[in-house]
Amino acid sequence: MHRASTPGPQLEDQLCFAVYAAGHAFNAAYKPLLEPLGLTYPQYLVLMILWEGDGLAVGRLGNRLHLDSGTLTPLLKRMERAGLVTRERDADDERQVLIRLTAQGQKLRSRAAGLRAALACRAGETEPALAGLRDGLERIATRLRAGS
Amino acid sequence: MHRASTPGPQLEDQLCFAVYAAGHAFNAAYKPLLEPLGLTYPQYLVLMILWEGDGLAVGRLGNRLHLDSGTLTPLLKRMERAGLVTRERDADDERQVLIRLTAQGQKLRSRAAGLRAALACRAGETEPALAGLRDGLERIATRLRAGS
DNA sequence: TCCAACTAAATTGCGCACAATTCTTTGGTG
DNA sequence: CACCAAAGAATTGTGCGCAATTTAGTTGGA
Repeated sequence: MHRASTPGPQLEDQLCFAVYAAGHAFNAAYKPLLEPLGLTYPQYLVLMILWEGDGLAVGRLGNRLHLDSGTLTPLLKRMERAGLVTRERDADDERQVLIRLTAQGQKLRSRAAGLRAALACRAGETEPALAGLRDGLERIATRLRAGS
Repeated sequence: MHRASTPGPQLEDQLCFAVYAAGHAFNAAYKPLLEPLGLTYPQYLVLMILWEGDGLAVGRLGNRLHLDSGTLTPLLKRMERAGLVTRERDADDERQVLIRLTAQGQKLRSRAAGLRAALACRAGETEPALAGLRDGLERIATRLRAGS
């Protein structure tokens, strides 16, 4: 095998790769917990927003999640087919489509209640450390988005 | 709109969402920088490994990136079609496929040299802060992977 | 009133990402 | 040697994620 001039592992030193890999790790960790609920992780995120208060337009959901309609429309259609949400045009502004929870979507809330704690436990770290990581990532993400 | 019992934003408090959103933000920030090179971010990660020393099997790349052959095989075929790498069966073990850089793949290295610095600048934060975030994420990712 | 900008969602096309399966090769065992 | 379990990559099918375009609805101004 050919050895290049650079010495050690450069890849693992980069924050962007750590974020990339941690994202996959979270996804994989959530998967077996969400599977019994019939949810994917992005679908779970949508529900977390709707549980705070539903009747949101697709665009509002997109603002919260930083996703566009190209991602959300098919995802919400799958959730509609699964009986978790309804999608109806806003009577006051027919351009918008309002997303509402069904009874079944509401019911999932209690079933998903323990998820956050289960993952936090598996992740280890103290609560302040987690908060520090989160704040740092948020600051960086905001700057990255602003710069483009 | 229906207001639920929970008060404020819960979603944005969670580390897993911060990681998820930061991953997208990094991807979006890299995109315009990688586009002139004809690369996607995962392809760039593959090149970073190969630049350290090429002639790796698909599985070795997968171990570094935490990706499986289902993701890497088509990705590497696209890179092969783009003339960046070659894919040949290992003569000593025909089960393995060795990935090597072409001259063109080697040449991209210098063109991508400034990328890391450009992004680090855009992200802000001090060098120790970035290292702290990276280490925290790596620890958590390792624990999440171990727990499953 | 009419029309041109604007907004919101949906659609199309492409590239990850992963589970599950298949195919080939390898290496050990009787 | 014949057999078989294990390893490595490729394939199939599903679901994100985003750029670019399309379609439909709204708004403000000539």
